[in-house]
Amino acid sequence: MSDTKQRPYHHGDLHRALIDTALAMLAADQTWAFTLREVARRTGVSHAAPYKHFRDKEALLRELARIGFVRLGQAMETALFPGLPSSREKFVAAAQACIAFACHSPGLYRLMFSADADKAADPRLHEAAMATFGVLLRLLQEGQQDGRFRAVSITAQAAASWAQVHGLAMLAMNGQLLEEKVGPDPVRAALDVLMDGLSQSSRKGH
Amino acid sequence: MSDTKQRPYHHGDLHRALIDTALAMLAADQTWAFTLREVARRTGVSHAAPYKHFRDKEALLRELARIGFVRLGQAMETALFPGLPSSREKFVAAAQACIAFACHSPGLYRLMFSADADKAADPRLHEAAMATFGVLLRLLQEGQQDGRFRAVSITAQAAASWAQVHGLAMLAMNGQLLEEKVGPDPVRAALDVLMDGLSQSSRKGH
DNA sequence: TCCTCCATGTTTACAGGGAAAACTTTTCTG
DNA sequence: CAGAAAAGTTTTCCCTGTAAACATGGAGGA
Repeated sequence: MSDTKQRPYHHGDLHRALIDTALAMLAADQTWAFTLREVARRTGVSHAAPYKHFRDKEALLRELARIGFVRLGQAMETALFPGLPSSREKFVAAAQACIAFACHSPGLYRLMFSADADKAADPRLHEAAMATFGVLLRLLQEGQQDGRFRAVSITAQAAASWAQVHGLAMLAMNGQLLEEKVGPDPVRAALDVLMDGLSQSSRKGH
Repeated sequence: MSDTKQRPYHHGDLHRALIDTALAMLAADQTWAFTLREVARRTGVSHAAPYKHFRDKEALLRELARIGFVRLGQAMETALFPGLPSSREKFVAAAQACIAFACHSPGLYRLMFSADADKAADPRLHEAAMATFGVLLRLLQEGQQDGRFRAVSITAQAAASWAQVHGLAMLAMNGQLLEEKVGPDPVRAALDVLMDGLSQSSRKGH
């Protein structure tokens, strides 16, 4: 409502603007209870405008979740970059990146795994989730190939690992891993328990 | 709406009736997106009646969650009853009971761990959740005392265990542990990975 | 016994919200 | 340059959560 050029009738990229607003609100409230009307309001358009870009509110939420999975995947990949020595270290780094992501964006993380982001309702969301999951799978495969992880069903290990990492993320996010209760680095400790289960044999102190 | 006696003005136990209706709807839809008005409708009272028993919708949801925790605790205790031999077997039994509970009542389970059942907002809910969590803690303690589990920080093990069990429950509930993908008994397999991490030494095939 | 109080219901009222429909303004395209 | 499609806006509908005011009937004291 100013500058030299006044806002044109067409927003330019309302699709993206709505997503950004919604992401901001999600980050601020840590909940997706916000109303679509409020998103529109803050974006400076009428309350019906969003419906030109998203079938309904859930469609917007699914898009947010999809972006979340993409970001999470990137965060995990980035954590791997430094070329860590062992499979074990790599795995731990990726897991910690996931948990850090959850702690940094709890609202988004929760949305990603909530029923309101129904993966069956959106192939793109499903695909993004699977791709991120794939990072974990790849690490397990590498671990098995270089002989550091026990050679049992990859998918069983993946289930265990994923469950562990996701569970830890939830606990950490909710502040249920307080230092007094659970030691100095509970995430590391819990991951060590997991890694001991995955590993070929050695039980050295990481 | 008939029988010989017509419903009196006072319902008798509307509090309980509302809970029952809501639990039924939760089980039917696997979501707590139902409206309070619909709950009232199905219970056969006016849409404002519930407010005499619950401050708001969330209060009802918290009560449902509390009941869920009580039931989950009972399910786990029951699973322990047969007097299983080793700590390991007991632990696995309790974990499986938890996962079975989640698969049987996915809506309730999800509600219990959702932000809509804010434990900070209701001491009774918080207490119930902690009591259920305590079952796990007790099993770990027993395991350490009889020397079958490694004697590291109980709370670290608890975090790892809880994360694992909860994570598996979520995956199982969402049907993401399909047999083709993950072997015949993925839960058992994943728990074995965990138990191997917890255990003192032996890596026998359970 | 009867009267009055209070918990428990009901009706009414209101401020939003989600979503559809109909209308308007740009932009794109043949 | 016409006209269709895209992207906004306004209007409208029905629904929800929740508060407030009113009604009812059972329990306890005069």
